[in-house]
Amino acid sequence: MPRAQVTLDKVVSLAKRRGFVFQASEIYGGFESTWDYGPLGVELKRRIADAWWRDMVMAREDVVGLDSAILQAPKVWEVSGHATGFNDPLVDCKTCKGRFRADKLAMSQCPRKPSKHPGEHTDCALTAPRQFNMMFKTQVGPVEDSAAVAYLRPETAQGIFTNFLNVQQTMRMKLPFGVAQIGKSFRNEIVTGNFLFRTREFEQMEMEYFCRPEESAAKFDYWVAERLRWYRSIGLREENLRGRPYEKKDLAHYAAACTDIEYQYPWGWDELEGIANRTTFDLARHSEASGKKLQWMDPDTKEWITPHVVEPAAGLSRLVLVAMLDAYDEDVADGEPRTVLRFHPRIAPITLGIFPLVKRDGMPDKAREIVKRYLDRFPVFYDEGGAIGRRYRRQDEVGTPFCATVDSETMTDGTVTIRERDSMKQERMKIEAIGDWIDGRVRG
RNA sequence: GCGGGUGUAGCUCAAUGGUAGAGCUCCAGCCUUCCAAGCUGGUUACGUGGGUUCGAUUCCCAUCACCCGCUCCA
Repeated sequence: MPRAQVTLDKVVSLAKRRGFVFQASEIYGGFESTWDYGPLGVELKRRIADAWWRDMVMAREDVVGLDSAILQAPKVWEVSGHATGFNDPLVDCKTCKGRFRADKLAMSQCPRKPSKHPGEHTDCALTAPRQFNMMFKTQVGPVEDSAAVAYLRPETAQGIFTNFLNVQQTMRMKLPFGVAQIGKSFRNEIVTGNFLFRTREFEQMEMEYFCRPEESAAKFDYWVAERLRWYRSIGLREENLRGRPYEKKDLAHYAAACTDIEYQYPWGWDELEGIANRTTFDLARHSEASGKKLQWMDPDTKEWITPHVVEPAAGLSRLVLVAMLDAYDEDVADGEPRTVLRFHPRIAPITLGIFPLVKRDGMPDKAREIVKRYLDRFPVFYDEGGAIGRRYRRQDEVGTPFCATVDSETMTDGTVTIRERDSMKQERMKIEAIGDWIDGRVRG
């Protein structure tokens, strides 16, 4: 049977209904582009982030972690280019619907009069020039003056560059090595939308991989392949993923190469992660501006090297959306339609549902014993409400891969049935065998 | 920022110038020994603020939010 058509509406509705994502400030009518993660959503997000951290940091000797401040010295953003790079005042026209740079108005074409000479905006009703800067501005300390201005970080990466020497020296890192970070970033986007896809407050998982200039091209290729492999390892469907290399002309000024990992969203292919070879751009700029030598000395040649940086930068909030979209399915089971989230067991918010078949003969107590036994090992959920079939379907809808049911046999021989979400097949096993069996399925 | 659309219960929808119904869900109880069965009872809504009106969920205005398109995207 082909997979059901997934629409954003269906996923938004399910996310709300089952406690994954709520609109923020909902009781006050909401607040644009802000979302709160509910009990199952936060669990999903944490498990995705944990999977990334485990594979990116814990399972590698060449990558270490960092958690830098959201507020940084304003100088950081001047040097990175974020404060000045996109700070042009713009004017809008209410008549011709155009938007122009205020300083280039004399050279810009009015859309209503394309044949006329540039710069003629005689019929235009122009607004006052407005600053468009992507960074959220705030102030440090109680006194409002320009010296106290600070910005919320628009990316986590700069905190890694400014700590290059701290991390390299304290951990005695040798090239090539990476520094990984998960955290919130803030961009004052002109246009937000598509649920969690583009929001002003969002969470990133970024890693800066420092390497010798001559090996950066190979490392870049490696990370593109590795990141695609990782997305498949958390269960995303092959056919919904692709790498899209940038054309040379589309590259940002600091990048030698860039490939987006794209996902096939309901609205089409769009970005999930960007992998860029930033070369020496960031370290060189910060070196120059700070006067600190952000370099590494090759112990063999005694030469100072400014490393190149390969950056796989993923959107965690975006990946929560992708995980739900990719897992969403509807099918017909035993004549009844069901909605099912086919999460990989590694990221499912609940790993094991535990039910007594009926509410008597000691089955609820026995089921509670199983809950206690596995509570610390993986997320479990106890349910005794309604018929057993209904409880299975409830867990299908939130993506729980396995359910254990206590029946009369359990009371005599200590076995339960384990029901698998996707196949709906059951097998019997000893209560004490559940943990290892599930661990095997989570890894496999 | 511009244009269009939408806003009623947890979800999906309906009706109405005289303060709102349904299905599903949810909660309690009965029943129930493996896939949303049934029965009984119950909770929950007109996004917000103004205006018109004797009376507004309904008409008007504003605002907020979401969706689609445009615009923007170091």
